[in-house]
Amino acid sequence: MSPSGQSGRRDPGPAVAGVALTHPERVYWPASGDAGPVTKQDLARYLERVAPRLLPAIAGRPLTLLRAPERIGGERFVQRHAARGLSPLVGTVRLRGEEKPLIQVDTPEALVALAQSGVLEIHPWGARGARLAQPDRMVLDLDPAEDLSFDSVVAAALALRERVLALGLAPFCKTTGGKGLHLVVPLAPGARWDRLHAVAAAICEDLAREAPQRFTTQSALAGRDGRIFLDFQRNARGASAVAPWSPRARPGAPMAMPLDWAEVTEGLDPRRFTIATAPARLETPDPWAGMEEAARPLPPASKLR
DNA sequence: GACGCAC
DNA sequence: GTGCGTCAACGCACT
DNA sequence: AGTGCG
Ligand SMILES: [Mn+2]
Ligand SMILES: [Mn+2]
Repeated sequence: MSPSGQSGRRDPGPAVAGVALTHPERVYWPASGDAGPVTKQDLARYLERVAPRLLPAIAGRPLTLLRAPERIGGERFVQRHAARGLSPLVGTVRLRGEEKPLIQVDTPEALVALAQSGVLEIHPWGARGARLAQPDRMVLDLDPAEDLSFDSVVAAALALRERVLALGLAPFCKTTGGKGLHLVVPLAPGARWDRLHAVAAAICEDLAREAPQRFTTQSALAGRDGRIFLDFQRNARGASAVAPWSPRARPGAPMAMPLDWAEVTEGLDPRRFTIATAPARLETPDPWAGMEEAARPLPPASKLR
């Protein structure tokens, strides 16, 4: 018998961070291998817990969301605009050149509201706050062909790291929750999208030119077999890359984990970072804690090959 | 998942 | 009150 | 203009 007596109002489920969840036992990620199932309530609690590290990476940024309200194997779609139906806890931002307001999330409550809406991945833009027209991050995305070892991705990340350092920039590394790695480079205010795109292209094309048997910068799947695709196309207005601490809508509930460069070595296994295991890392220092202070201006074109 | 509308 | 249809993105490379 | 990609 419902406490609401004869009212036909639906029982509001348990709350996380004060936000009610319907169907809290909905299984978003079925059990897979070692990993147990992950329910909507599990996701909400995860997001609330990791908010201190997730929110700094997404606050003030327009977001592209991947939603799969049934489960990871069900219908999925991306959402960039704040349509009717998104919780009022979720923020919005109007941007010149955009017809409709974009999505922003700055609070733990809004994160829980995303879980309620079936948002399984969070992808922020590379610009934020008062300077939405200017990029403040470079992202270099390493996508290995099938059958390449993760050690080969590690080697590629270390090679790219050296080239980024040589330009006077400070790269950070994270797993993506998939088969690759991201280098994330904080940029000082004043960067431009066209310059950023050119610098990212130069870094990746330079490496691909020196070892064409190992790397490619072509997105076409043909020509990628046996190689690592160095994807610099995340560095454009409106493009996004998965947030650190974001879950991925893939079997096993993996997530994107920030790494210390000391961890980016042979034997690194990104599959060990999941919604279930990641919160333990909150007890250790944040390897990305120095990112804001590490922001540097893009190098002049004369420093590129 | 949320909403508007037909029934 | 219930059921059903509808909606929920886009930039870039390549051809 | 249409397709593939992320
Ligand atoms: Mn990737
Ligand atoms: Mn549905």
